Amino acid sequence: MKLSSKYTPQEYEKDIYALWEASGAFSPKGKGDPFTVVMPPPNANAGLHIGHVLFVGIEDTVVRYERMQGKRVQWIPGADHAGFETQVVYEKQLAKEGKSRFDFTREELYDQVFDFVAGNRERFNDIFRQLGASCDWENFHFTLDQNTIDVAYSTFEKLWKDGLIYRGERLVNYCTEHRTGFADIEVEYQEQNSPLYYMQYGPFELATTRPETKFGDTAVAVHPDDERYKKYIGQTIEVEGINGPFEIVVVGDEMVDREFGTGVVKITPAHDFNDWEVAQRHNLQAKRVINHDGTMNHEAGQFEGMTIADARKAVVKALKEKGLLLRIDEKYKNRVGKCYKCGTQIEPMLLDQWFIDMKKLAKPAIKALKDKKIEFYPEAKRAQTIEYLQNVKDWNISRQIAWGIPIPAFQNVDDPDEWIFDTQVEQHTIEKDGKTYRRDPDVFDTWFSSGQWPFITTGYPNNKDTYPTQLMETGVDILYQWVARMICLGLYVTGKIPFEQVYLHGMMRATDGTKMSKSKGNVVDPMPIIDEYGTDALRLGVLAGRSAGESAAYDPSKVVAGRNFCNKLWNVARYIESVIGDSKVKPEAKPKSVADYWVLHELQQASELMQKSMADYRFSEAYETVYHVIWDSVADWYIEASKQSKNEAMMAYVLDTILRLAHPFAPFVTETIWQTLRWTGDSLLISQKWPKVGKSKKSEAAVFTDIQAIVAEIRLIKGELKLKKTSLYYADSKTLDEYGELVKGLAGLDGVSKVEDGNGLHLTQTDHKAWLDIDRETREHYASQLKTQREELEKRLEGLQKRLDNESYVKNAPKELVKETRDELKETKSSIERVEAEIKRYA
RNA sequence: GGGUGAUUAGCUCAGUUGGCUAGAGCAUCUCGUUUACACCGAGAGGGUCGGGGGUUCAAGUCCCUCAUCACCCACCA
Repeated sequence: MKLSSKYTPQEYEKDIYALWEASGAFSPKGKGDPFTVVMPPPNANAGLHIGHVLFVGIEDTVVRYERMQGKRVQWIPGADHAGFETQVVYEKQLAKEGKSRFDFTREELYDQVFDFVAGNRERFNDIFRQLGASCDWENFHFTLDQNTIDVAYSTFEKLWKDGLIYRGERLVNYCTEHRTGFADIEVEYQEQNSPLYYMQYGPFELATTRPETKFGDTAVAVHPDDERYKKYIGQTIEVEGINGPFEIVVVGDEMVDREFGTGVVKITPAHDFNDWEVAQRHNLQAKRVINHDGTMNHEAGQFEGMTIADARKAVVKALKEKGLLLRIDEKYKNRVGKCYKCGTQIEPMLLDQWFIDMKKLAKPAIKALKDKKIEFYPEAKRAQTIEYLQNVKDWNISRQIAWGIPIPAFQNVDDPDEWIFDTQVEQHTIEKDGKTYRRDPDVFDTWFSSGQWPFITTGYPNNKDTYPTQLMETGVDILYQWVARMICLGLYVTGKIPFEQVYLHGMMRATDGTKMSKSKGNVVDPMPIIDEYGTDALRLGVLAGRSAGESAAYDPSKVVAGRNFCNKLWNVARYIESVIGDSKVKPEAKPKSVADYWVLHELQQASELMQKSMADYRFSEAYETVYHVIWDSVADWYIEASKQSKNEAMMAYVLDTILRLAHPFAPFVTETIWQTLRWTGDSLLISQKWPKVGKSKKSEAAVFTDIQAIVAEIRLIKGELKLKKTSLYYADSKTLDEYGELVKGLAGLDGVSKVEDGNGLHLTQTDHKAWLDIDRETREHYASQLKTQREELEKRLEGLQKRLDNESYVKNAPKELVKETRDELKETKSSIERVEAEIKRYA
């Protein structure tokens, strides 16, 4: 097959992927140890972004590498219904049609979103194919599959029976725009200007940022040791309000900061987390004044029906008129919770919700983490996870949305305190023992089901081979939301850790190093890049120079490097194939020339080094190794040397080997080449084994290294002196006797000849008596350069000598190191002598 | 207010348990059409590894401290 001089990924990628998929290469095979990776299920509705390329790139590289190591690999793909996220997207679409989710029942909405998502999901899977993901499509899982729901229900039931789940009225983070509660870690905080209003409150002056909630006040709090107010504690005071006087109790609580404001706080338990806790401690009543839609309720009197913002203005105005407003600190700033989707201020809202008692679930997880049952990449994230779990709060898993798994709980219509577990969620009401129960209309937080993803997707306990999984690869941004919860739930349900290793990748930042965001318009779209450079190039570009847990900018120049690398590989293949031609050569590691021995050694080293790097998930280093062994060792030296004497079987072996080494990183181009090779038959590279390159003969390889040194020096001199034509002469050199032609070719000389003696520019970097035939004038010009060379060498010598003069060094440093230093000293000395001799000749 | 991470060449970043001349890609400069590749070849320049201190025979790497940036966590009304 004739290959064009440039690799054009667009022509091959699609077919190559289809070839893999049709051959069943993605499903687990063989009797090796299992290596199971569960893909973090992408949002079934999301568009492709460069973060997907990063995670697919990492996971696919690992998975392909492990497959080549002979492991029984399964990479389980999936899609996340992403409850709230997806519903928000759908709501936007509804809004365009002038509709709202509140125009439909939850059932209607669920069906609509389901159809909406179904189409997107297929499209998304195709994109993952385009990215080269070698995942087991036959084991695709969706977070709304019946199986997922079944497992989620049985976990819920187990939690219920074990008393680890409870329903209660609690203050919950609530978005009045989306009308649903959130878990504490889903809230984003922003610093903002919040005017601080000082008002007269009975005998007190107090400061508040939320005057509109005063109708919900059920106490006033001061610090128990505050001399100014101590006497009021426990008393009921009379307060003049907007609508006349009312009575309120004064409590003493350490939560109050005496330094802040006036040291007096009004307590509004239904609308503030701190106040709620104070209320618990002092048995105070909670009085709601805000409705779920963000308007004031009847408790607010004449302000009923107003939005929170309007009510605040109106209340301030009314206070002013009554003379109750003392002053306003306009400059005050505080941190305010925001809905991470719409930016609406989060309201602490009193809601009946299901909570998981996380303290109990966290305990074994913390132990497993401390005992290092799970390896972390980067390791520092372990401590962070432990820290989080030690302070974890109970997890609110109720969501007031349609798109999700219905909560399998029913409430007795006659006794609101009686709840029963039942999975007949398609029913609104059920009858049991003569009593009528009504279904909880809420759905689970998406993370409740995805937190069980490892044992759901692997089919545990029916399939014990693939659980615990080996690796969980995901973004650092969801360490708490996902990774921590998977560990807790995994241990709770299965008694086992869900994965042995966690690799957390950092975030892809924009080209300018800032965070990518739609509003900033700096989001990088991978599609045009793939169209231009190919998938391999983008994957390489995104993987290059990246380390675990670190966010780094998207750098287009690295994609260019990736593209160039693919092209280099392509041309290496083209050349070797052209040499082999139609002959029936098979790859054989049978070295003949010193170059053969040398390249074998290089390949052996690279293969080993890559295995070391990959074992620690140091992708950047593994990629660099394969990049340089192919580009520098094979293309620049071996192929050039092979132009002097060709060993076809060996060349085939080299090509065969580098394709294997590069395959996990550049799957498409390597497989494309593999398919053009004569000796590979119908086989697929994806299913080949990692190359085991045997040790090479050191002495033979060393001859080539020596030749490289000669060539390098000649090239340097030629470059410095801008010599176009020159020949090499030598006396007494076995190496040059034998490899003169090779040196001539590699160094671009006109000739290499043996003579008795002669004049010219002597090489100083090798032991060989060799010189370039250069006229006197040019030689003298070079003399000055020799002087700087001598200076450098002398500096070097000084350093080495100093080190060896240091007794502690000789005593304490490893013997090998000291020996190396001695050898180096010797070499440096003889180098100096040679340079010195040259300088003298011109003096 | 706590915590974590970062600070290495012009830019984007690597650098495993401390080991000697600190690397890569891209960019820059010089030269080059020798039977793969200009998405190329041969060479060059460019870094007191954020500042200061310490431990050690030896520090980009370990410890302390300061500075700047980023992220996470926390109940300041």
